[in-house]
Amino acid sequence: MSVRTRFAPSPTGYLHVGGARTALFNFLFARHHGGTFVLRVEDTDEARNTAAARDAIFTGLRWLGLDWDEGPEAGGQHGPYFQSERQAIYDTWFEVLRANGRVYEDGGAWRFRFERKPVTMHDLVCGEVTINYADESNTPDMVIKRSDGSYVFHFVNVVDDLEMKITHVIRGEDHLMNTPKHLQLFEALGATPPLYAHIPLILNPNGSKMSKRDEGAAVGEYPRQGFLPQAVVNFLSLLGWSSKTDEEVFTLFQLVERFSLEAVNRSGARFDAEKCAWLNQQHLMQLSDEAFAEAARPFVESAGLPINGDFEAVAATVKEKVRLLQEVPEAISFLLHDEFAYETEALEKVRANGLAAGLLNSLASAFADLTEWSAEAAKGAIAATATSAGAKPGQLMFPVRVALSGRSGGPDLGVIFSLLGRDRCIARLNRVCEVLAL
RNA sequence: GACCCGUUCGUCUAUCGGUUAGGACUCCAGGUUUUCAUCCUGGCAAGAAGGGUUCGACUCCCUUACGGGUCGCCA
Repeated sequence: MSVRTRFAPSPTGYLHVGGARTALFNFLFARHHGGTFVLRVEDTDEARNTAAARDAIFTGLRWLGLDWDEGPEAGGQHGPYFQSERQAIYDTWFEVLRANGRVYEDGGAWRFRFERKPVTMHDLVCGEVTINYADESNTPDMVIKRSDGSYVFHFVNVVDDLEMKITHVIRGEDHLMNTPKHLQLFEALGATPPLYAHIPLILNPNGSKMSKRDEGAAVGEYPRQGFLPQAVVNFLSLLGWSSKTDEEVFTLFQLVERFSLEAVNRSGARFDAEKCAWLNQQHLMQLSDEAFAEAARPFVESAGLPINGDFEAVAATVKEKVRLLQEVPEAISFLLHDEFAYETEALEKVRANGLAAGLLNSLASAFADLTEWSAEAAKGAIAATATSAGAKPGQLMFPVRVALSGRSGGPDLGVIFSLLGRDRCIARLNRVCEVLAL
């Protein structure tokens, strides 16, 4: 029997990280087993559904690379994949329950009559859990069909999992208490239930449940901040799952190879933005210069900076120096145009180092006297200027960096020399001397 | 409140009865880079508490505490 998993969001809000991780685990499990990943839209709550939310979910999943094999826009043999279009199917199954006396009317709605007995589930993550339905006060018969004729989540969810031949239901732990209800429904419908795996919830840094409003919750925010989808996927995979090795930087493909439900743990995981950013840097570094430049381009453009023919080389100078793509514009602006401000702290450090600061003027002359301009030649000039004044070359590097970029950190100095060219380097040395009133 | 699930460094985690309890993020200190980042080395830092079971418990059992989830004509 081939594995079939599904992600079944309700389009009542944007895609959040909890949902994204649920989708990811379903995707990974299906792919790992050569199975099918189904997307089903649970839009039975007419009042809260929106087209914008639906689109945001599709966009978010695609951005993450979690392409579905069956579902909206992908088609499949088990459609339609919007529950709002499956009324006739639900009616048919509802009749089965009614014929068997498993439902009764209550205030215009229909309730499912639970069997009053203990129900045991064998969860792939949580193990064996038993809920005693003999205790009626704790488990009242549930409404499965509203008085307006529409069906409720529990019923449509079960019918669809059955109809769509879902073999493994991987969902958030907030559904654990729903599972015995669903098991009862499957039994009443005369069907074999799928296997269940309830994964731990994602928590805020303070340990509370992460909800849609919380920082970092909206998947749509990640591309805006300059996260790579593979980094977000990687980070999400590490929340509640581990490869059981010392490695933790993985591509989606590597995750597919390694993923297993046995390695999913049972306790909630807090969201750590620092580690997410670090992983992003790791994935950024694995990009080719060309891919990095393309990924960074929109950020630089929207910052209003001029993009010239050298852009790929310019962008590449900070490939290993930023954690988020949104940091790129600020990091390379001094290479793209001549107006830049000096970091106060950096400037003061230069000023404090009187000896080195004093050499900036003579370095400008040395640059001008070079017969040929190259990174090596420029470094040679720095060394010569420094040693002739009894200083170490290294002492001059920092002041030069500040003079050329205005900042204390940034691209390799040699690369800056090449990219800027002799004239601009000299101009900037002169300018910093004026600023320092030398 | 009832019913469930959980609890290892600040955070993510490894450990499936015997380990100096390992790795990663963060932070700190060195080194490499005549600069920045990368990178390398080292350091700080953990089994919620109390009972059992056992020759031996982070690991199994019980209790307590704490955290989370669920109790809708939401999903």
